[in-house]
Amino acid sequence: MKLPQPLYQGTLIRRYQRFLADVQLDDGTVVTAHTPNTGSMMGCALPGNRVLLSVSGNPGRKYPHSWELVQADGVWVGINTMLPNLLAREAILNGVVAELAGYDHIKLEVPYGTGSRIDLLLSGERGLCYVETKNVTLVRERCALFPDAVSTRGQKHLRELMEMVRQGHRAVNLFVVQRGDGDALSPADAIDPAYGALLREAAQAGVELLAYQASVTESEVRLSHSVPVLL
DNA sequence: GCGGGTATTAAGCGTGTGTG
DNA sequence: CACACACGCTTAATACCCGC
Repeated sequence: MKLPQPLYQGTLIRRYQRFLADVQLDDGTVVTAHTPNTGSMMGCALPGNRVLLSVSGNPGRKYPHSWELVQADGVWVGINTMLPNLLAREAILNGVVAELAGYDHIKLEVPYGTGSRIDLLLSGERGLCYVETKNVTLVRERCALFPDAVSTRGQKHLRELMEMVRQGHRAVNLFVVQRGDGDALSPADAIDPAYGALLREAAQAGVELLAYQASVTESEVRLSHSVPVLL
């Protein structure tokens, strides 16, 4: 997916209130930008990091700037949590995700379970395939880690995926690594051991675990290739 | 019965999307 | 076209429990 253009480069001053960040643009002006990521963004929200902001044309927005990318460990990292769903759909349609090829329809944000919504629902002669996407921004020693904070919500999603398997459907947890330097993905047991345990349980129960690495540049983010999930 | 500590629950942030 | 809600985590507030 092409990123909105133009992007404005600057330096992160601070992130706060989980939706907001103050950034000093390279022309010296300081702006408050919307942060489309509710996660902890461990290692990606350090003051002094280089960031790229887009500007929305929506006149109703309080803060027109949106934080899109951050430079961490020498690579660009996509922090927009709305992107993984779209990246996944684009990659599936383009045949990049071999495991999810062969379906006729892709729908986004379909209600299911108890008050939840599945990120992608694939349907066709193969039946139904429930795909939950997870945005991954944390990489250590070339291994992508998820989650980067304790998350009960992620556990809920895993339980619901397991339920879909019980009902006879395919269920997939797709980790979207929005940076180019992760060679594999593992649950971050040091951060949330309960999630890691449940992830292994889900895999045993038949929930398919996929991880795809994105190539992230200043103009485009797209899924490029599969990386192994190490449990 | 009271105080202190822990555990659970709820509010809230700004935007995008869906609904009325 | 206006409104309500989901997103997912942080922080605060409330409820609860235990010991004294």
